[in-house]
Amino acid sequence: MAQVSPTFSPLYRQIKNLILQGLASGEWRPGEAIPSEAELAIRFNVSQGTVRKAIDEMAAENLVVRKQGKGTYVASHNDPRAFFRFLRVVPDVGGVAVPQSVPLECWRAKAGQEAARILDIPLGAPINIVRRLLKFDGKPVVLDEIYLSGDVFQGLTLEVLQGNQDSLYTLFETHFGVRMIRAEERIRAVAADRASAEQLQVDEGSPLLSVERVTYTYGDKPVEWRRGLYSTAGHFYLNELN
Amino acid sequence: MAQVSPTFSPLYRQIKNLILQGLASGEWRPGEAIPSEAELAIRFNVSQGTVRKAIDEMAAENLVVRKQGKGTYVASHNDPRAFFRFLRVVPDVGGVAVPQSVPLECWRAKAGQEAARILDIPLGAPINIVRRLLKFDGKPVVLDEIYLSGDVFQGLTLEVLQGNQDSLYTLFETHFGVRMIRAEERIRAVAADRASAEQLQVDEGSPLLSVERVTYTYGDKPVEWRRGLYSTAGHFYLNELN
DNA sequence: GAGTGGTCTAGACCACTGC
DNA sequence: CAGTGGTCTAGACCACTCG
Repeated sequence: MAQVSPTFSPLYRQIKNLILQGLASGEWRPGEAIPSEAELAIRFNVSQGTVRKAIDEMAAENLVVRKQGKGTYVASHNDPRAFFRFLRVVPDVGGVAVPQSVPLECWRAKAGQEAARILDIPLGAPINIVRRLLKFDGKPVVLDEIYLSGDVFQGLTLEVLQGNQDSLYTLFETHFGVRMIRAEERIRAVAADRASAEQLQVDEGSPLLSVERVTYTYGDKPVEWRRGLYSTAGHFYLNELN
Repeated sequence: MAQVSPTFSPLYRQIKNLILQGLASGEWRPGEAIPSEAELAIRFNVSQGTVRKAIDEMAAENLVVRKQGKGTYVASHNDPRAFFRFLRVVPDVGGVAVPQSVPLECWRAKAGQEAARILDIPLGAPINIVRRLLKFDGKPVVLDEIYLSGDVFQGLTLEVLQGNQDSLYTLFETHFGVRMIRAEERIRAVAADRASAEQLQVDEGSPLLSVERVTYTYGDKPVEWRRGLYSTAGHFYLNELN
């Protein structure tokens, strides 16, 4: 009999999903350790090897970080290795520079058609809009306009942003409990309009990168849509292809 | 059974390196199957699980493709899934379009300072230069200028390129035995010069993506340096961040 | 030393392919 | 059916961290 198995999922993947639920529900928070492999094996009544394979996959997806001799930790943007996980900007010369975020504006608005579609929220639902400048070595390089699901980011103000010394995603994680997992970027070349040119200190009409990013949290839920204008006079966008 | 190694790397990584040597030396060619896990375990005198972990890593790096019930195969660009593995261009509307490569020029030259540095060859060493247009749905989208290590790509001519119906990397693999493993792209925004604008059918001075790609073969040896000018009027560059 | 993740082994069984 | 990769288990030992 040619039997079609409709939903075959190996045990380790079921375990993985169980652990994922724990992450999504906040049972274990970013930066905290999850139970040891041995403990999870007992809890789920499987062998340690099976738990291990489940965690292997999650580590490969940057959901979790293993530390030998210590334990397995929920990945966090509040971690030197992940501070600028989604930022691909590199200076033409010199080593890795640490960018400085300068918040410009922050207000509350209602989702237009495009924002509603991309963030998967109702038309007219509340959103937060942030405009900020990213400086490298004192020079403006990226001008971001950021759209955030309003229900998730209640209480976000310019003062909060200005008081924040970490990366935006670190702030989102610590203040709003939203962890960004993955993102998609759509890159185009555009000409600088007058206002953007001024902010980025380039000539009006000069070519810029337009980087549209949609960022997802657990469950592939989109929570952020941002458009960045990148000045590539002294920097470039680096992408590794495997 | 397996004896402690002279190096500090775990056994499965040594096994991986041994298999990698087989790939680099051409013992197993792209598209061919490598020996079964059981056979490799016997050959290297380790357990099948150790071989398995070695191959796991290689599969994750796209060096090898597993096919259940059949075997493990050397990854190849001559494979529908890998035809456009390094191409990130997507049309604004419509599904995935298949690009058409139009070779424009192909000549032999001597490596200048920049080409020599990037391709890690002596100054003045022979190189091949290719210029070609990539069309989507009949419309020109990408204008490429490609620099190739001359010693590796001897015999590359415009006629060869024009007779090729596959992707460039497929051609490189089948005709020159060079398999591209990974690449780095540096993206900037630039203004179209007169000649490029004409080829891409855009206005002179309009913003384009400049995508510089260095492509590496086994042993992290750079063998290709190309600069593409992308028209993002009806297409964009898509990047997934994890 | 106790506890953690990391490696390695051996064996059983399952799922898929092709003859 | 034999042969392949895929899953799962159980146990041993190693490497690292911390008290």
